[in-house]
Amino acid sequence: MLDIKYIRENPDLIKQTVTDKKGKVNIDRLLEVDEERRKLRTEIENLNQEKNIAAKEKDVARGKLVKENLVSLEEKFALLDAEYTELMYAVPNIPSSKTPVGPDESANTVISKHGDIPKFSFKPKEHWELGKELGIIDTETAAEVTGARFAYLKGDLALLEFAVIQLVMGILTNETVIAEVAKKAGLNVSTKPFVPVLPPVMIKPEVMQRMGRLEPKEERYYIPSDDLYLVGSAEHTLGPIHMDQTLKEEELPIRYIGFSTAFRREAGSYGKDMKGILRVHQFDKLEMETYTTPENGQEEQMLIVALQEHINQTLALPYQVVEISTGDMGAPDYRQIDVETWLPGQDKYRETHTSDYMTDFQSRRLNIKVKRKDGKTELVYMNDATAAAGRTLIAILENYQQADGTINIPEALQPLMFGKKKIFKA
RNA sequence: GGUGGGGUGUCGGAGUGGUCUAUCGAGCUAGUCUUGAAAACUAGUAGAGGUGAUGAAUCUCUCGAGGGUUCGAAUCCCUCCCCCACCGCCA
Repeated sequence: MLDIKYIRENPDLIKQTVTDKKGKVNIDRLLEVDEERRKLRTEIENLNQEKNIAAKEKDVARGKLVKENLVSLEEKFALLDAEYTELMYAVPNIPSSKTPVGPDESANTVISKHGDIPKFSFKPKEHWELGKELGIIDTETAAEVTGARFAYLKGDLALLEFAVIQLVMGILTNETVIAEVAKKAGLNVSTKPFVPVLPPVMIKPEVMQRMGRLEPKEERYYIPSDDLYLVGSAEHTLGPIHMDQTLKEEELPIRYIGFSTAFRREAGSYGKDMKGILRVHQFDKLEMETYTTPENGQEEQMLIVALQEHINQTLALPYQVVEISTGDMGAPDYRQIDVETWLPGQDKYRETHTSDYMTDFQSRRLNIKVKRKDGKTELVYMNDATAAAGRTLIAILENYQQADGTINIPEALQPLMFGKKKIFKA
């Protein structure tokens, strides 16, 4: 949610933002509602004052009269307030000056490319072919047991997932590594390590709303018996850890690395990426979530991207870093940067990591503040980003495949795979 | 799931319809005293919002959340959330 004062003062900028981000909210109507709402509020407050005075003086007759007037005004206000809230929630965050303006992913720009695209003496296979042949991805059985877009990950692939998690946890909880990565990226940021978290995977609707991630609802799994949503990312329950809190400046940055299963209905992507595990209803993900002072928010995102790159470099996976355009980015994002990893089977780069810099857009609704050293309180700035996910496994399978159908295990993962160097057919 | 107790400011904790503009204590900040500190004393010590110039001033709202009763609610009623204890069931 943006600051209404800021919207009032910069209506043209906000209207442009809505257009660029393909939002649907009517800003003129919002401003109109805002003004009416404030007028009405003043009237109500004046009556309240009168009511308080009457109560103090035990003037029952006058109190009764004031109350009658209040009732109809309050009804009017409730209607207006509901519309105001709905409109405010629909206004997207303003994009950064670095964000390309465009309708969709075609407007995204490549910031940099790293690693050599591997050359194969044979036609590289897609992950779902490899997974099936090696008996480590079983979507057929999952379809019978659960449905489409679910999978069993078996054998060495299951071990590989745990190895990736351990590797990434090791990187993000190691202050020395963070310091090295920051230095290499030319960043002067805190080297504070990430705190590992296993968060809940269910969340109350109102908290999801405050995260700005409830919409579109069709994308969320919902459990009516308990009025809970399943998270689409660990972000959803990591972000609210500090809701309604005022943090001390000395505590910042606060950095969490959360592991959770992510649940997505994938509404509107029927028929897209149907094979294998690229786009599934359920997958596991490591997610970074950080809170900083306003002035450190952008550098924090740069550190996060540098760490994502470091993870890909450690796994020797070729990738490109992409600046996401207004039409392709999330509504709460000020700036979104993706890391796309090369998938030889598909012969293209695919998104494996995303990094969302939200400024104070989420913290305003979540009411997370920082008390500065000068005594002032202000909203914290928030970042969240992928550290590793099911798609990391896909990238490893496709990039490390061999002519004989086996998969070499990346060196960094071998110790975490109990010394295994290869995935053979089960 | 059942029964009982509870949720009040930074913390502890009082308050069962109007004197609550929330008692008291601790903490914190500043000052007095002191070579310095402690103690003691004095003062201050929440957030959000409206009008207004982002000033002065002033008003409203907030005692877990939301509704209700009442001229008037921290206090009474309803629903929900959370915490604690015990019982039941269960990995």
